[in-house]
Amino acid sequence: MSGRITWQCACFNSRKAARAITKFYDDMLAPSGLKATQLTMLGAISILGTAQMSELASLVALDKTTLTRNLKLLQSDGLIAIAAGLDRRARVVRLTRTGTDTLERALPFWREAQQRMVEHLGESRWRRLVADLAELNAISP
Amino acid sequence: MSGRITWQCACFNSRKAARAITKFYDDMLAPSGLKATQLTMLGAISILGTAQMSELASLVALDKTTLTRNLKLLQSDGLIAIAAGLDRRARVVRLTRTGTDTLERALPFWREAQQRMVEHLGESRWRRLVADLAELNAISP
DNA sequence: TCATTTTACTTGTATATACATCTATTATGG
DNA sequence: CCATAATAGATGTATATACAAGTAAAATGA
Repeated sequence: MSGRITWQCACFNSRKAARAITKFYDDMLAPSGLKATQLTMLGAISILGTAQMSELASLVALDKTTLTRNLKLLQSDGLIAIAAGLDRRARVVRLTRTGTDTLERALPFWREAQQRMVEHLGESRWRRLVADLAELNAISP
Repeated sequence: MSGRITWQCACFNSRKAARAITKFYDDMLAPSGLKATQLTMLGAISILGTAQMSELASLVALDKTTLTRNLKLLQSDGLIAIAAGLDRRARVVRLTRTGTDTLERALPFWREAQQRMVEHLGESRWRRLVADLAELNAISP
């Protein structure tokens, strides 16, 4: 009976898939020196140009405290800069030159990974999957 | 351009979905005192009855070192017991009485969460999603 | 049988993640 | 204007996760 938990559980399956997919992207991105999570964050910051931390947290759907820690590491690596905003409570995040360059150099590896991922599933299944995952993000008790 | 990274990246999307789904299950399971990850592990151990750690790692697709740490916590909570196997290298894991009872008491909450999840997507989309996620587990560079 | 390899796990280290709580600052109602 | 509430982050703590390297025991081959 408890087999249902393991095999059909959405939580287990989604986490397991995320682990496998992350590993795949990490491997593919290795030559760039970035991990998939770092690339995601740099990409998000790049979209916003300069972002307040709360905006960024909302964009990537991470808890603000998680963001604080993750950004600190990117800052240590010299990939982003964190400055004070007009509002003295806020912090404004942006890519450094190094961050921009690193992101650019990593992009081809990401494209390759992404393409392989889509090919692996097929275009239509892929699009469906992304839509379904997006839909699940909306669930709450 | 880098927007594609964030919005279409399989890694970002799968991780984001896993976070949201995990939170949903954690909330639904809260009355049971178990987190979703704990329930998954107890469920997996329950399937195997008594399991060598390497078997368990393979079943849940976790790195063995991750398993070592996760199991240690369950052991501290008195939910599982870890004993020596015939082979003196191996460790054999099983549910304790407390673990079995806790798992049983948590099951209804899991069922409720799972049912809501399936209803949220619809039966057929749900089945497709699980199949697609399973397929992605097979990808490798 | 003994050196070598393989297997099974553990430890060191590092990142990812989030909840509860804290601090500092801005906004707001009276 | 001031007390209070709301906002923006940071910190303490804890789990999840995995790679590199270590230890111990079993298997294997000459």
